Amino acid sequence: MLTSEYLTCPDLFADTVVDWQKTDGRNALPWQQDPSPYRVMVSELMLQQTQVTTVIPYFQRWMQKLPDIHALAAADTDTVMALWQGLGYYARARNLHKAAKYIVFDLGEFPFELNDLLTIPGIGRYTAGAIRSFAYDAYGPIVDGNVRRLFCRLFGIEGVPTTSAVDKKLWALADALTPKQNNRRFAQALLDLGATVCKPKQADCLSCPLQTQCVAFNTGRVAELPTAKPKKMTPTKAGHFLWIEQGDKLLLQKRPDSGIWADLWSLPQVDETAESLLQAKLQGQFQHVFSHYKLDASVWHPVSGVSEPAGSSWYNKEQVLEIGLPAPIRSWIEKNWLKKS
DNA sequence: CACTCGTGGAA
DNA sequence: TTTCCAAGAGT
Repeated sequence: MLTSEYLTCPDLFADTVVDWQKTDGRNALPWQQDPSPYRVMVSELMLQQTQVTTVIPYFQRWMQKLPDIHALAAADTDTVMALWQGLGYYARARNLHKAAKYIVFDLGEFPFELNDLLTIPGIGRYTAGAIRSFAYDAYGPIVDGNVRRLFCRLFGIEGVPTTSAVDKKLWALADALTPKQNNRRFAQALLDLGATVCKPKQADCLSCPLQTQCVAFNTGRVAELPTAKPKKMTPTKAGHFLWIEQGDKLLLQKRPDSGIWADLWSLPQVDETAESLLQAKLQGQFQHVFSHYKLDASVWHPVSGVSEPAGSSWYNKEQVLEIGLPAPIRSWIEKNWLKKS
């Protein structure tokens, strides 16, 4: 790694990005108002691998329904999953629910120390540092996608950033560059720089406050850093779902507490060798793309008289709106049921 | 360490 | 249309 003025004088780095953030950063995001530990935790869990514009309406709805950690700790699973429905990565919702119960019933108060925050379900090194910074305005190093990109370019770090060797370097830099004061604005500055200036493509180097010190900019390698990781082929899987209507109700099944769409309600899914498919009629098909595979889904009308799958319940058109459904299943139900008179 | 875990915005 | 990838964590 090239030596940088910022490494010998970390305060210079902090002062530079903090000053930039005051005038050019984002300062009106919903979770920046009343940044209590609870609000910061909820926002950070929602923001994991999810864009700000996607999270905002979910965060608003969540806070209206579950305004404090005691409300969340007392809520039931279906309420939590319904509020999360459509956001994806549903383990985050389960972990957030567990976290609230753990903090309220076991700890008694929201932790302050990094090591204590790390014992909370769903909170890893990044999120622990983010809660320290945003909720307590205390020392809390963060390395997320934004910081990885920013540091790889600024210090000319080679190698795929998610490998352990590079990851270790990035955290060492974050530990060293994070100041002892102004942590809330400092952390926001790193995220804002990565999101609005040091972008993955079309980096806006001309308006970057770190430009003169940036190794990638000074060597013309902004487009090459960080090193892209080799992409792998994603497999396609087939899924078979049952459409079973009775009167004004539709049969839905609670999915298991692990695996894809865990704890959500869905059309009952069966193996392609299932007896219920033997004389079933195909209602239609759709495709859905996940991060790691593609799903070719078929929806079947089984012959009448098939036994109800375990863990299934009947829902009418109003009840279906209030439970957590996978996005493509909800979409299918809307098109084929709700919008049909 | 490699894999699992969603969805949608943006180029 | 395809591709990337986003305030990552758990196993």
